[in-house]
This record gives sequence, C-alpha cells and structure tokens, in this order.
Amino acid sequence: MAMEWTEETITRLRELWQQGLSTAEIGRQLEVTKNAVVGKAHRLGLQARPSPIRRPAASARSTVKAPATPAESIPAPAQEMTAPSVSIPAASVAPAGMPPATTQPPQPVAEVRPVAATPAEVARPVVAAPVPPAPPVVAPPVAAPRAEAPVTPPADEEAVPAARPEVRVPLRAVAPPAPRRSGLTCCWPLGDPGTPGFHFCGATPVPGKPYCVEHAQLAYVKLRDRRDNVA
DNA sequence: CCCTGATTCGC
DNA sequence: GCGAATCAGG
Repeated sequence: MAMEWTEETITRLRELWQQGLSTAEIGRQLEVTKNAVVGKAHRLGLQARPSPIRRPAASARSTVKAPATPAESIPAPAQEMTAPSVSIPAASVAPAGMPPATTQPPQPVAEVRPVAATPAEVARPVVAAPVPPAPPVVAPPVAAPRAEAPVTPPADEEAVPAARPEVRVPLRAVAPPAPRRSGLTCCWPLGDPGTPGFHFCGATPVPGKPYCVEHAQLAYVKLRDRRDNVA
C-alpha cells in the first residue's frame, strides 16, 4: 500500500514543516518515514531548511561517491555551524522556531503543539493555560508540567481528569517531563492555575519522575487503558 | 552512537 | 510520484 499523500496529509505536512519541526518528527506525526517527508517536501517545493551538510552536487553515487567535481563547487557562504537565517531572506517567515541552538535539543517552539495532533485530541477544548503562574511555594519552574487536564484532580464531575495527559506516547519524542532535581518535589498541579489556592503537590517524587507516587500513577496511564481512544 | 536534512535513483 | 538508501555534518 503506497502512501497516498492526500490533500489533508499534504496540508499537514506543509504546516508542520513550516512550524520548523524536524523531518523525523513530522514523519512520526504523519506516520511516515522522515525520508518520505523530506522527499515529499522537496517535490512540493517547500522551503529547504538549513541542511546540516554540504552537498557538492554529487553525480554518480553508485559504488563510490563521485570524486570531487571539478566544478566551481560553491561560492561557500561559509556559515559556521547552524546559522539560522540562511536561505530565507530576512524577515519573511522566521517561525521563531530554531534559535542558534544546536539541533539536538528538540525544542522548536512547535514541539509543544504536536501533542494535540491526534484526531481524537483536537476535539478537546483547551482551557487550562499552558503555563500556570509560578507559585511561591515550590522552587523554580521545574519545567512547568504541561498542564493538560490534571488541573482538576478530584472534582466531582470529571471522571478521570488525570487520564488525559497521556495522549499519545508522551514518553518519548515530545516532551519528557524533564525531571530536574531542582528541589525534588512533586510538580503535580493542584487547584486552578490562576486562583489563590493553586499550588503544586510538593511531595517527594518518584526517582526519575517529576511526580510523587500517587500522581505518577495518574500521570502515566497504562497503554491498555487507552486502547480505545485512539484513531 | 545519536541526531539532522538532502540527494539519488529503482520502483 | 514515491521513498529507501545513502550521504554527510553536528
């Protein structure tokens, strides 16, 4: 079954591409390989992003890569490391995506959004603010836990408020809770961000996790339990 | 090793 | 047109 780039997937590709996501990341979301993404992107004529490598217009790459093509090679802009602006003429897009930082840390702003990429997820009305006001209680930001739904733990109407944060394999790729030992306190949000009573749990977290034992259970849902909410 | 994106070329 | 294979830099 050959992947059939539908209008929709192409549109999504365009969007994600423009958001500055890596080809691999886009591939994950579209469920195709990064090669497919890159290939398609080029065929679509999408703006090439700063390539990590230089391509001396290789010719026959059969057995051996083409020896240096005498050609004038390249004017060589000589842009050390990963210069962000490159091919794009100044202003234009500048998605604020990749600062001069290395490409390694998966941190384009866009990384935040992908979480809601799954069809089932788009329906969810996003209410909670992405970043709760830092309470004076706990230490530093502790990488503000992605306040998804857990903002209302007990409630009386929400059946399983906590089961929400586990949308789709959040364990990798997207945004690991970043267990900074900046205080060793559970950063599970309690109460409504913005209201006076809001605070973080503060209990001793499970080693390697940002939450205490109880909240870790809420935060990390078993795959079995969510088998029916997927596409 | 991992990651990245670009190109080539068989299909 | 598609994308695996390959290349190549960080």
